[in-house]
Amino acid sequence: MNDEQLHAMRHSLAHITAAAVQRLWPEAKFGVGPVVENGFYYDIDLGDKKISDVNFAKIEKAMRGIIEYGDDFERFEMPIDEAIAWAKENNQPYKEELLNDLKRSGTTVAKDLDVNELGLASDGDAAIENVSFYKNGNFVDLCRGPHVVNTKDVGAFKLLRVAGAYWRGKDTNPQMQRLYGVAFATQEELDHHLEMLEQAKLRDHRKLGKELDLYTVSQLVGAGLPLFTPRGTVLRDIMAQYSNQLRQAHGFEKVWTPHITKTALYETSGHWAKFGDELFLVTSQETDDKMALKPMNCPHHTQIFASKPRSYKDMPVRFLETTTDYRDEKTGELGGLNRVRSLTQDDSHVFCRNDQIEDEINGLLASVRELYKTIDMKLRVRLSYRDDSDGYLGEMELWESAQQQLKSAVIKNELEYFEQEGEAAFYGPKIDFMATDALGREHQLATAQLDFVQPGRFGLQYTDAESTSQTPVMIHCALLGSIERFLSVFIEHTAGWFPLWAAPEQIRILTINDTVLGYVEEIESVLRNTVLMWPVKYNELRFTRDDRNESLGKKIREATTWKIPVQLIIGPKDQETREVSVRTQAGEEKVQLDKLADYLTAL
RNA sequence: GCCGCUGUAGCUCAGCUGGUAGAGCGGCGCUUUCGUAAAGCGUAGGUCACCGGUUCAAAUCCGGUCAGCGGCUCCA
Repeated sequence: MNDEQLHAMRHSLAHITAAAVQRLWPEAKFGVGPVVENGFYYDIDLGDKKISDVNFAKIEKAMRGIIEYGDDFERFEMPIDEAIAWAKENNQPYKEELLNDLKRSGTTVAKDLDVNELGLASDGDAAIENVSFYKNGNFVDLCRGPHVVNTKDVGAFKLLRVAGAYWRGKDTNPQMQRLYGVAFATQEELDHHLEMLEQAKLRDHRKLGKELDLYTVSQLVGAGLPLFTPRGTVLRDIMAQYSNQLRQAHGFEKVWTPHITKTALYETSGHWAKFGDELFLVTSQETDDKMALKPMNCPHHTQIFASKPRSYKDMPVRFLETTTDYRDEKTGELGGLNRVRSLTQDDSHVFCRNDQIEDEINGLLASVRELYKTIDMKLRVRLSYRDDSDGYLGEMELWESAQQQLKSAVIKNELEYFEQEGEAAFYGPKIDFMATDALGREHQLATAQLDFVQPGRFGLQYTDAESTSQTPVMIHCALLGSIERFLSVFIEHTAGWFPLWAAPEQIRILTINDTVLGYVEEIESVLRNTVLMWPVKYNELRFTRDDRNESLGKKIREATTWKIPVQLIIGPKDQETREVSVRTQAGEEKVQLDKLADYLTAL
């Protein structure tokens, strides 16, 4: 089975889905039905009738009926004007709109079209003469194809979910119902995929966050405002510490900035115009100043740079701050730790001369790569460039030079990369790192961004060797990105089995009976004096003792359920031989007490 | 924000077409001191998310609010 065949199967299933819906609800108006990763969808407008997953059985049954009946997919062509008349006759306004676009521009891809012309009728010359249709049974659809020969050839499928989706992705357009299905060539492959989805569900960070007592949410505090428990806070702190240490090794210094500011700061930076409606506003009862909770940190850091005269000899100036920002995200966009209203960035800003950009980027790339290597995630890079749309600030020349410099740094560092327009920040292009997790899913976490805009807007300056004023370049960088989003990925990547250095509870001592309590104190004193130095420096051991009056079996079961990496089992026999039984996921070993510290630091 | 679904004890969930609630785990108490994934017995927990409506009667039906989930849109 090659990709084209599979594509044709999935695409044919989209048509069959639509055909089944038309059979059940003849008044249905159809949008588009493309192939997506692992399956397909079809956008359908049923007016006031709402499909929900209780209808799936019925729709699937109708689909199976169509498949078994075994009609051929017949391709035929129609002159464009005739096709438009067909759409009108059959009360298919969305198809009519698509046909109008085809006639005028030869494409239906919304992003390739002038937004002001989308779907408008045209009586001028047609960009295209004929359009192709596919017919299976009674169902006829505008379609480029290709399809499988017969409806029997579509493989195994399952309708997965229904969701609202705006017509042509525009939130001012009517909302249609999008029916999603997954489809594979064979039932085995489909079952395998469904099994993967089950696995993903088992390691969902929201489920594990509760089971491992990492964070909680409260209706009283509000949506998108997670509260971190002691265990979750250890994870946050240790990851931030690691991220900070990596950059401190490259000369970054910690700074601290307040969480509220006058909104004037963002008017100067340019953020206000673009993100003003996503700020939490703060009211002062003492002044008339308009204030807001900070949604990002770069403007604050510019003010530390600007606080005194800078010489070219001082450059680069490197600031580091792990701090929480607040963004008034739309309620529907919130979810777990992945998207929150209080997000903590391991943020940093370099202010440097033009001739220092390359070295600085190299240092940051090294830090990013070291961190993701440590947590065993593969990285590739998205070079995020601007596109032609409005909203980007700064001279085009600067953009092109910045994009060129990022690309060259990525190539010199031999990073796997791809380029994408329209993903840049409004002030500059980005190197976005895509990290692959244990289930093969990609997540955007770390980012490094070049900024020629904000230093100018804030009037930042340094004095060069000729005693003239120069504007520095800013490099924004976060290794983890948002700690909350990072943790959501890290939890799912590890399935909650955090590496020893990061685990909230690293070691639990399990006693067999009370006769060993004195020996346990000796062990605890060893643990108390053991400090891990890699990958995070000065990482003191976090251990607890379970000396409850419970069976050893139960203690092991609980410690394992909590995914504690090291269990130390202590009974009278261990006490007698001055050993400890070290139980990890790899198995169990007896270790002499005087070798325990070395053993643990080597794990 | 928009569309759809959901909200019962700390957790996981039962509770049919309206007659004011139940299990397992966990908690607590007692017994048991035990060598590799759940010892035994007993016991206490709930304004059925919240507010309002329909009804003789609402966890159950209707409306609103809040929160969660799946998407769309957005992401400095």
